[in-house]
Amino acid sequence: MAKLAKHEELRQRLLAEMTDAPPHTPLPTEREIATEHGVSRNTVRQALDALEQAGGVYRVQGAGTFVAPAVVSKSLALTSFSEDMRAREMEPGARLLTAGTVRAGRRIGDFLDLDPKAEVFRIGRLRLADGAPMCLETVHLPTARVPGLAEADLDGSLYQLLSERYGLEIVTAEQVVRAVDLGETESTLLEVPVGASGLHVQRVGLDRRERPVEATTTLYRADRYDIRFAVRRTPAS
Amino acid sequence: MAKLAKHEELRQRLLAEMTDAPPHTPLPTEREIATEHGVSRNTVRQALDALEQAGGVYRVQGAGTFVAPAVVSKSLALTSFSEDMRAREMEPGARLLTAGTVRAGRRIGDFLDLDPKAEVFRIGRLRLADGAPMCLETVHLPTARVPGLAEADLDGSLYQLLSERYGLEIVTAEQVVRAVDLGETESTLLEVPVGASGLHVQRVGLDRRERPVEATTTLYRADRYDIRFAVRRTPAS
DNA sequence: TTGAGAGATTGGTACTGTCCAATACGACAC
DNA sequence: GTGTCGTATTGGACAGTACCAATCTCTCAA
Repeated sequence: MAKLAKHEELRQRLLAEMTDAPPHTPLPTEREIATEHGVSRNTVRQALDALEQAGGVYRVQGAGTFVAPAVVSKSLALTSFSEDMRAREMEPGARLLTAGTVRAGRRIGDFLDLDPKAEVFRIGRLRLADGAPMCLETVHLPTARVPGLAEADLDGSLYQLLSERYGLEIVTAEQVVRAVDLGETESTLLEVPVGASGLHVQRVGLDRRERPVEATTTLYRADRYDIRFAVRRTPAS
Repeated sequence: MAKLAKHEELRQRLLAEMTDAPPHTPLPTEREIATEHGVSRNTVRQALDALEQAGGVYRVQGAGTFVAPAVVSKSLALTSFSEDMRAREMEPGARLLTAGTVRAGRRIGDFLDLDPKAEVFRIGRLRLADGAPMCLETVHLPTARVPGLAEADLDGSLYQLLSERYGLEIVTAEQVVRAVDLGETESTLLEVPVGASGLHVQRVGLDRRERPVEATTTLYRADRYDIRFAVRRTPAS
């Protein structure tokens, strides 16, 4: 269907060839890959850049390019809850708790770049993994941008719904992660003892133009969830 | 001193010009930047790639390149505790708790790719920010790679010491973040009530060749610390 | 006033070619 | 053996060019 760019197709091909190679296995040289796949070396480098960014390979000048060992995690990607759970080999589910229109308020208004008195659509869901509670999720969307959402089916993937029905593509998200003590209501819903700790994630989803589209607060059970990601040294300043 | 690559120098120049521009301000076109700075468009794109990756700008085909609004956070970078605190405008400090050689054990051996019976140097420190406890940090280093570390001054930046004295450059790190309930000893040291929650970060530091160099467990006070980062949609598979 | 369409503008993709810098390796001297 | 020094190899950096695809803008007709 979608015509892929050469560097993207090459990236996928290289990734496929790598999957069952042991760590530190050298890839062919950039020049070899180029002639072998009939593309320019620039294109090869573009594909390798992406793989390196994703943590799939590492490069050493003068030595070569090698498949990276997976120590604990793949690089962090923006995923919906459903995708996230499936990646962890659990079956995602949802139970709708609340859905309706409310005032944005200071906090959410700030996140979504709206007036505190503006209306937002709020959806509260208990998310399940393999049938058991995993987290409490509260999504806030500007009412103006999602007319008629109240009538939609809110049991499935919200990201998919936003994309297909409203053309809202969330490309980037900014997240703040904290540890919190769970309150009474939260503990009950999550089926953990009162006073247990939880992982609190505040996320603002942004579209291609970095405009805020969605603000979500998620409260994960500490005993069932962790966040894994890789970080890199970045040049000073 | 260090001769910088053109794309890196350009990146810094563009970043400097952007700092006090309001969000969504358009940058000059790539072709303009190229002629203006006397470099090829390739080089400009390389510089912009880095800025985009860091969350400083966003690009829209057909429209232009714009400075990105800082919603909550800059992109996550690999930083030492000292750098991290200074970025948060707090004064970092440390109190040495324990330092010595121990057996690696299953867990640490696994992280550092060592035999469980191999020796590692372990450093336990209470880290302070503006004089008050911020986190408990336990660093594990393969003894074989850091001879004579016991005699070194462990009050300052460990990363700096590793780099300058042993040539160990930590370029990448993989992290796992969890929420935990603090135990008695931990609460006392961190000066918070027993049973309070904490943010638990397990990190494995890797060198340029993705070889594990350091394994660190950090336990942050939940009331003083959060983790902020940006995530992007990545192409499927 | 509004909508549709043509054309210019801007970032995205791709190729060719050239030189540099770090690394690896083998020859050689000791 | 052991270290040293050239040389080939490999990734990194740039320049220049050409064309494509998304977007914006301006014109013109209804």
